[in-house]
Amino acid sequence: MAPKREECAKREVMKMKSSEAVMKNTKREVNKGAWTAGEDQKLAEVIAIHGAKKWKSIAAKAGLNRCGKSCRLRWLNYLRPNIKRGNISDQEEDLILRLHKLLGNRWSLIAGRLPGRTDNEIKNYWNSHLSKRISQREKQRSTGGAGDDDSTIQISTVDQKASAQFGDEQKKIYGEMKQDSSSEEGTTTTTTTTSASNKGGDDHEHYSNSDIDIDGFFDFSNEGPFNLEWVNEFLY
DNA sequence: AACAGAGCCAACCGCGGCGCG
DNA sequence: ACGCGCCGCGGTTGGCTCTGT
Repeated sequence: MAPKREECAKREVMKMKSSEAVMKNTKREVNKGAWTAGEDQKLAEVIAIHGAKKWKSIAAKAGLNRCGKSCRLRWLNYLRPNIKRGNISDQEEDLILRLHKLLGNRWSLIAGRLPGRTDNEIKNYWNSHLSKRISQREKQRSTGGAGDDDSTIQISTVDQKASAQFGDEQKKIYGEMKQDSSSEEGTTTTTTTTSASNKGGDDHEHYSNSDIDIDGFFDFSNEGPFNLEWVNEFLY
């Protein structure tokens, strides 16, 4: 599983020190690099008062030499309430695998199904853990070796079933579907756009079409956080 | 103890969509 | 209808820690 998140705190201290030095040297220019505790606090205060929208004005009100984009990212990935800082659990990992199989690199959508997890975190986790593991399996499979653990089985099962259910009109569906996962507490606010269907759409042409209930798919109202039953509903 | 390479993650960048004037 | 600015997304990078030699 995901190793040592405990080092995060240590890391933060290190970054605070280095970024304070950066701030001193780059007054007036837009500040980039690691956020300091002071910046975090200011940002959180302004958002508490004005809400998490109009990022440009938030940046101005907070008096930070940061662009709105940077403030938004910091809030969504770090300061937002209900963010989970712990290891990705097996259950979450399984969910990520399934969702990635289904959705491709739509990290924000995947994050929308994992309360407390950010798209950035999932993306990082995928890039550093799961993608490697999967490519290893692909290798194994192509050289005649059999996959050996749970996720291998899950992926292939999901693959078959998803393929059976979904056809070739993925782009159409994703182009049409809109979702607002902000209805789920503590998750990334996202709006799926048509761009999403193309940009990250590497190797996932095989899903979509058909009778998939998009509204149902993104209806988070009746679920426990990691209940996988809903996935089965759409895959099986 | 010192160094190099790998791993990890926060943050930045570039692009495209949307809304508004 | 058009242009502009803002926002959100996915991809990429920079820098730190860990691990092996």
